[in-house]
Amino acid sequence: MTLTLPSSLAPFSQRVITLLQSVPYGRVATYGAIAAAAGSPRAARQVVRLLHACSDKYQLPWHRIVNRDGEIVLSDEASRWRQARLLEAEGVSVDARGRVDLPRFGWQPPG
DNA sequence: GCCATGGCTAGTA
DNA sequence: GCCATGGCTAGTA
Repeated sequence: MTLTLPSSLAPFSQRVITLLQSVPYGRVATYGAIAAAAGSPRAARQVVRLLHACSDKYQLPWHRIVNRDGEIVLSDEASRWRQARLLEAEGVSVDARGRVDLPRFGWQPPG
């Protein structure tokens, strides 16, 4: 399901989006790991921005991205609840504090 | 100026 | 709880 990304998108953003699309079903990745694999270890916030802005357009598995502690960190409660439900529907258990067990479900991007 | 981070320290218990 | 971080975009000149 190789989707050609528009060249109007900056190279870093293209790499981030491609990496996000490769996070497997039933696994999670962290903002920082995606940023690092895209070549900019401190650009985790840029991953955040892209997820926020482009999830719909590029069908990104936004729910599979958590922070470095495995926590769901969305700002509003309804979205946090939705993310937890989407993860559990894939077999990823989320505890009462909205945390995923990274050693068990974490996925490391290549590179 | 945005943004759903991350790494640090201070301040409690 | 603070604040430096970073790639990008919107909006002004």
